Amino acid sequence: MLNLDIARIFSEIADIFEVKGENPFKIRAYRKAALTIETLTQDLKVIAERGGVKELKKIPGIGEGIAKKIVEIAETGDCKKHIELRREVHAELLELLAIPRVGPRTIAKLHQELGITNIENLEKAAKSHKLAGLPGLGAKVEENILKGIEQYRSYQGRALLSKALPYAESIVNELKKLDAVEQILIAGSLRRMRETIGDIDILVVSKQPEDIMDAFTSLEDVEDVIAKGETKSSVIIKGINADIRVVDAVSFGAAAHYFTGSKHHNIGIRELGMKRGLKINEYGIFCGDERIGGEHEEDVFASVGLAYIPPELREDRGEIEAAKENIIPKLIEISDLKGDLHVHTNWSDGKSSIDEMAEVAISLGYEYTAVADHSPAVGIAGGLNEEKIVKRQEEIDRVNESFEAEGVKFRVLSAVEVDIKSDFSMDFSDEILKDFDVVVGAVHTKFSQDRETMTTRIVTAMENPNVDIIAHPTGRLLRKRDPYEVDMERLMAAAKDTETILELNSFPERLDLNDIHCKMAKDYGVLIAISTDAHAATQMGAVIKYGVATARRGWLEPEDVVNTRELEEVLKMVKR
DNA sequence: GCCGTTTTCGGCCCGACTGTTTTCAGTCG
Repeated sequence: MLNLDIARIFSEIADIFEVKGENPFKIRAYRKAALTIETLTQDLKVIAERGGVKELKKIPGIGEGIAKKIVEIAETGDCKKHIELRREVHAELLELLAIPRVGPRTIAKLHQELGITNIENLEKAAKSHKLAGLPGLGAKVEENILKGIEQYRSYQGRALLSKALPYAESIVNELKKLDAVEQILIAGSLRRMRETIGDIDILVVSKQPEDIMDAFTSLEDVEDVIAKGETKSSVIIKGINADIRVVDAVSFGAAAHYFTGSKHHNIGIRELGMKRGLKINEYGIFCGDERIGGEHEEDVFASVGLAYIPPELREDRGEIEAAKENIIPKLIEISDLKGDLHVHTNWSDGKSSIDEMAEVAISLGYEYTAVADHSPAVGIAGGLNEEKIVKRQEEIDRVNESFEAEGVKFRVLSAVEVDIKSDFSMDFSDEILKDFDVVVGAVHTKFSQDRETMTTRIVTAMENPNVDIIAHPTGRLLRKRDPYEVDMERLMAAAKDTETILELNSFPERLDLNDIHCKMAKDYGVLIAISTDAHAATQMGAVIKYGVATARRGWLEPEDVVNTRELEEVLKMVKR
């Protein structure tokens, strides 16, 4: 039973309560517990077995009731309450919650009045105008439900950060042309740099909000206008929801904080405000009727006695407590990086030569880059063989000598991305591996091995004294391929024991390790390499921001990351 | 269901927009 499975049970309980119209605060409690569990860096089952209810209750947001259920789930695989609720409300009905602008109250009403149980049912009823006429429902609602169903089908789930960010930037660039725009900020999950994005949020300071609303809702790529008010509008643009909000300059900080979220972070901050007799909303910080701040985002934190919290940390994962104690980490920045320890060249499946990769690395201010071409097992990648290794080494030497002759402080490291085969062996012998500067081990085949086997496979690689880094440790491709089954706790413990570095692969569809696992690595004292896995020179600079953002979301500081070090130190940290 | 430098009971973030309504519920973030 994984944390994610336990979280899913509580999340579903919350969904069912929602449809049943339970006390909203109880629903919130279950949702918060689910979120906390999802992002926990320790194994909940282990905590439950070790310390029971008493130990579980120490986790914020988990009290007596949920702790008891966790123990029950750890022991039996589910809890009675959940099974009972599932009998009352069918899972299919809960899927309707995912339809935009259809909420739990509407679903409950339609279920009770018309016996609607799934999307097909709902669509049919709306098309034959069975909804209009029910209390509180009219023709417009029918129309909106059909639109919502269409949107749900055409655009399921969330967009990749790397897809949504350029859209948001182009909206900002378009709106910046207006004189009425004084300030403009991309907020929401984009500002927090979440790996996937539900919608684009933009905040504008202007004295002429109507002009902004008009311009926004008539942008070239707008496909549908969901709402258009005096200070807030919502559209569908290239299949993604985009919201805009206009405030006065005096409210900019408070609005930026509010609009950046996350929702649970905001609730946490506003609750702190309440305890101090303050009201915090998007217009400012108020003591009674008197505004005491809100022009700058810092005001919000200061008003409740907190240090500034960077957007990437605002997920209600302990950042408020850390800010209280003034121990917010000094997060890593792109400028801290001194090299890239995993790139490919045209000696395997890369598009660029060693020279070109080096030139770009130098332009990024790096002092080294490790060319880690594939080993032969990854057939389609045209991997290295023994003959190519020798020739490639000659070229690496030639390039390094020319840098030395020109007095350029840069070195190309000879590396390999060696396949960790399904029988636990490495794709190159130790005899060959020992001669590389850096060895990056990676799983590329047989993703379906069971958890125990896959974990042992990777741990065996870590135990090999020649293997320095494990690339993309979970193998996931966002929205395409689930991570393979692996016991992350065992992986972390083994990485610590064997002094193996774990990679944070910066490719936006990988971001692997993810933010939570990065934090876990930090807790275990395991070093991270933020690498690009660039297959062309241009990719190196383009994707690194996603890797660094994920590292920041994982609370990483420069010292947690191996490639913030000078070359000499890195060479000492790899095993040889 | 959670939580406690006002509380172990009585609170629980806050506001915009829409649609169906004459004052508000539902949805969203």
